[in-house]
Amino acid sequence: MGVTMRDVAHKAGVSINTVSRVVNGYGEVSEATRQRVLAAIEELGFRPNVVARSLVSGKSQSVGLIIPQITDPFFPEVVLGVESIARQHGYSVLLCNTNESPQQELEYVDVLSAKQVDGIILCGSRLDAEQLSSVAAHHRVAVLTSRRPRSAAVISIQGEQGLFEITSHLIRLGHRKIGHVGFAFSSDNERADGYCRALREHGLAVDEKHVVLAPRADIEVARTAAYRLLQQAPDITAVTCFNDLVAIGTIQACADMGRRVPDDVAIVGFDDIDLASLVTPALTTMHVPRFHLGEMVMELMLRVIADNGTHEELLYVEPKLVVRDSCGARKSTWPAAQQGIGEEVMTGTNNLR
Amino acid sequence: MGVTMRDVAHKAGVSINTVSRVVNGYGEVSEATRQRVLAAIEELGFRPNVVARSLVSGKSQSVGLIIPQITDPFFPEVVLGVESIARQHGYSVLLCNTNESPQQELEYVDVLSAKQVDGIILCGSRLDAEQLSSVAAHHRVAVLTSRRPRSAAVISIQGEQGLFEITSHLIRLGHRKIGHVGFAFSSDNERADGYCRALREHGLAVDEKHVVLAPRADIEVARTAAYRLLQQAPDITAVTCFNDLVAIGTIQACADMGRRVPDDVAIVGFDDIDLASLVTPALTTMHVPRFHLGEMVMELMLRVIADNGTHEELLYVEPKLVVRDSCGARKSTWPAAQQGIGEEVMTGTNNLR
DNA sequence: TTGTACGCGTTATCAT
DNA sequence: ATGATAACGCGTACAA
Repeated sequence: MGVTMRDVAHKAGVSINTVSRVVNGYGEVSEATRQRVLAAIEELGFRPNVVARSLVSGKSQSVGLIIPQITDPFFPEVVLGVESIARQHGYSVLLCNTNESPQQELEYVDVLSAKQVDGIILCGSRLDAEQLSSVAAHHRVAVLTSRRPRSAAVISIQGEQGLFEITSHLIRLGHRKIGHVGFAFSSDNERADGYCRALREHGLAVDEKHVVLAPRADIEVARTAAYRLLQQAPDITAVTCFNDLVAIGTIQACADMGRRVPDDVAIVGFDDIDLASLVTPALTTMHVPRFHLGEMVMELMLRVIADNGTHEELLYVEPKLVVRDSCGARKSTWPAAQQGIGEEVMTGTNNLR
Repeated sequence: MGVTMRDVAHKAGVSINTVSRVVNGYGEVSEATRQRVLAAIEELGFRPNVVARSLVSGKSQSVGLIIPQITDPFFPEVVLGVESIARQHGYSVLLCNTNESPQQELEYVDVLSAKQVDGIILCGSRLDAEQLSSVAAHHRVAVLTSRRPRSAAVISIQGEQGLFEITSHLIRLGHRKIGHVGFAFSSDNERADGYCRALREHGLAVDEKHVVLAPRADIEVARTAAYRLLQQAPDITAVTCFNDLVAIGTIQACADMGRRVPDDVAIVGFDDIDLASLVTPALTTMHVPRFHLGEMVMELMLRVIADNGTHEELLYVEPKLVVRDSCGARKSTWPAAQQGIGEEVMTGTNNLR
């Protein structure tokens, strides 16, 4: 610990400056001294002190990545995508879990800012519009969200459009009484809006008894919320959900009430997390390219950094319908024996039977 | 961006030194100037530059966290535990995915070291014994592993003991032909060893046809490996697995061959990831307290840092058997209607039917 | 081609 | 109680 350029310079019999030149590969250095310096570096095991370098350059070659919860299966692949691009460009990633708390999120913004990160990536921010604007105004920010875009550099997952599409799919399948288990983290709820629009555009009324909002988007909480929904509106034959975890909770609630999925109730999710194809019945859902989203938002971050924070860009990502078993569109089940390894019987199915 | 102590000092009409005193709350400062300085700080929105502070102190208040793959469901909760303790102590976490590559892992150690992290946490390191020793010798390190401990500060998950226990469980259930789908990432494979010991101690022979090793511990690869196992040893009535993902792949392989689980083949996993209780049939597995492990290893890291790297400590964590459906120990299935919300029918079951 | 000197923002040791 | 001043390790004009 603690071999500095001074030590190297001393060893190689040159000035610190020359060492710096060799390390950073600029300016003119004679091949002879160059080799001597490299030898000294090797021998002493010198590594440039990035902290000192950052102090001079004002750049830390690191970005903050703020997410609500790494244990939510949506995020690990996003994180991986971010980190993958970051590494390719010599950036490190400071991971920050807000545990869904806006307060915590703001604190992390402060901490990251003090740590002189070159930018902050906000994924699934729980801040309200005003807070988000304020953060975006004071920091270099790239945002990944499924809410209405507020900031200047945003990748927007089309949640409204997605729920419109999947709800329409249920309507096409003949469902008329369709419920929605949403996620209430703020005033705007794009996904629920998409659900409502689909109903209206197909001439169906929006019954407020058909909608419940879960305070958290996890399985347990959703299970309780869905149970309530099914009790207050027993005539429902299909349920759309905020995401796949909520859908799984809803499947469990159906089991709790003795209602079969999809025979009695069709259920659809959102996100297409790995779990979606592993549970029984396999979830019909909207696929979101999570790893790619991570790559995209880090690439966006790089552009924001390059433009010194003045970057404006808005990208839309459209989720894609994946039909599996939970919506009842597949009427036939097939014997397990037909499912040979590598044999793609039907789209993206990995369910266990 | 860029309000420094100089600016604050100027504004408050004091020296930089005094500002520093106020910020860090040491030394004697009169209440009057103290208030003036605080006012200036507030007004200018000053935040101490952590980088500059690090350069002086030699401490960066951040740790590196190296894991094979954040998308492996084992790790998110570990990461959360680490970050939780880290935050409580004012540390940030630099997340590094090695994608299972030892080469990548070593590169990250270098990068982190250059970034002047105060310590490096290695979780599920893929380095061999020699490499790991070398890293531990040159850096402040805390290790979380299920392999044989090599370094001075280690939390060891008792993988050998765990597989001994779960294999014994299968033997008690009457199984005599038991297979193992392992994970071949290095020469030592504690879990497979535990499997073998259980067989031997119960007077059963270890048949090498009954063991296959998957090059990766994910569902797809395990599915292929398990398929091979079931082909080369069709008389097997039970399979132990490296972890839950491998177990799920094995369940899929059984489905591919038309063999029912657990009726024809009993399958057990390891780790008790969330998925384990969600798939059908719900997995019997060894529970590992992942979040707590994350907390433990970060706390260990703090001790290593406090002891200036000379810390020696070895903690063992024993996994705990969780019996669900995949091993066939539960003979009765029960109607879904009996499963009321919050009604704990049997240990930790969340399966969907 | 190579070396000197200054600054990055902060902490810490001295004086005053 | 407060203020100079010297590090911390490196990058970079500028000088030699």
